[in-house]
Amino acid sequence: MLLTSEKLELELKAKLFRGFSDTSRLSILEALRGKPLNVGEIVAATGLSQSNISNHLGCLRDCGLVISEQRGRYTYYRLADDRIDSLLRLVEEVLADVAKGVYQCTRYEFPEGANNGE
Amino acid sequence: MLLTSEKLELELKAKLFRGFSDTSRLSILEALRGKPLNVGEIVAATGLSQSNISNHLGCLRDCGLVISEQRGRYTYYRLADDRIDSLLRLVEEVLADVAKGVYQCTRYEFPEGANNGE
DNA sequence: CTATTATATCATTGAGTGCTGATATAGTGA
DNA sequence: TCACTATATCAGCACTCAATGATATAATAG
Repeated sequence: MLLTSEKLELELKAKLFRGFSDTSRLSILEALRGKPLNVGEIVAATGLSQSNISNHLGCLRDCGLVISEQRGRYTYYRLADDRIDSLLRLVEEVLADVAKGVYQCTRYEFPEGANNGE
Repeated sequence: MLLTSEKLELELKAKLFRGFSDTSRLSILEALRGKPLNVGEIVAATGLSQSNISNHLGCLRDCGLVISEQRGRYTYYRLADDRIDSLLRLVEEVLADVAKGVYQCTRYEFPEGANNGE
């Protein structure tokens, strides 16, 4: 039904979206929308554990969504592309309209109290 | 670290992205970019099984990404919002630049032969 | 060199979730 | 009504993957 090249692009697209589809990664990306941060600053901004952050950053970097830069013993991360910010903004717009539906979607519930660093 | 309302919006955003983060759902959405289709047509277009399609359609509908409309014994589905098309297009653009990185990201591999209706 | 701080890696565990096959529901025509 | 087609639902399995805690690496300070 799908040619191989189309199937490949589909997988790439899904993979890219998957980078955004987790609250931890999303909060990392949100934190980086302002300015580049090092890992410690991201930990402080999100309240997630260091190893968790580091794992997600590894994925985000591999997937090309963020870029890392060593400065002394700190590693600074920033969004890899301005359009990532556009993408997040566009989703916020769409969300404003479909929020009710998304909120009522009980198919894939978020676990109670997960990702809760407060 | 995050206020409750911010945390909620984060979860909604992640949930919305998750709608796009699966090759099956993505190929359904791609199929619907052209024109509204009924379930049988979507099955033909994607090569996925009927029950699989139906499950994903249920999720996409609950999440507000598609809208369903009964016509006789057929159920037609269409994209819920023009910006969903914009979103997909924007991702294609970003993908063109970061594709290499995404392709090389081996952290979350797609299973061999999965979603392979050909 | 040694201690300390910053970040990365890895194994494990447990929850999430995509797929299938069987079955149920519902609309249509004879 | 009965047969047929279109779609939805559900249980179960297999696989994915996020989180943790322990450990490793690396940079700097003293």
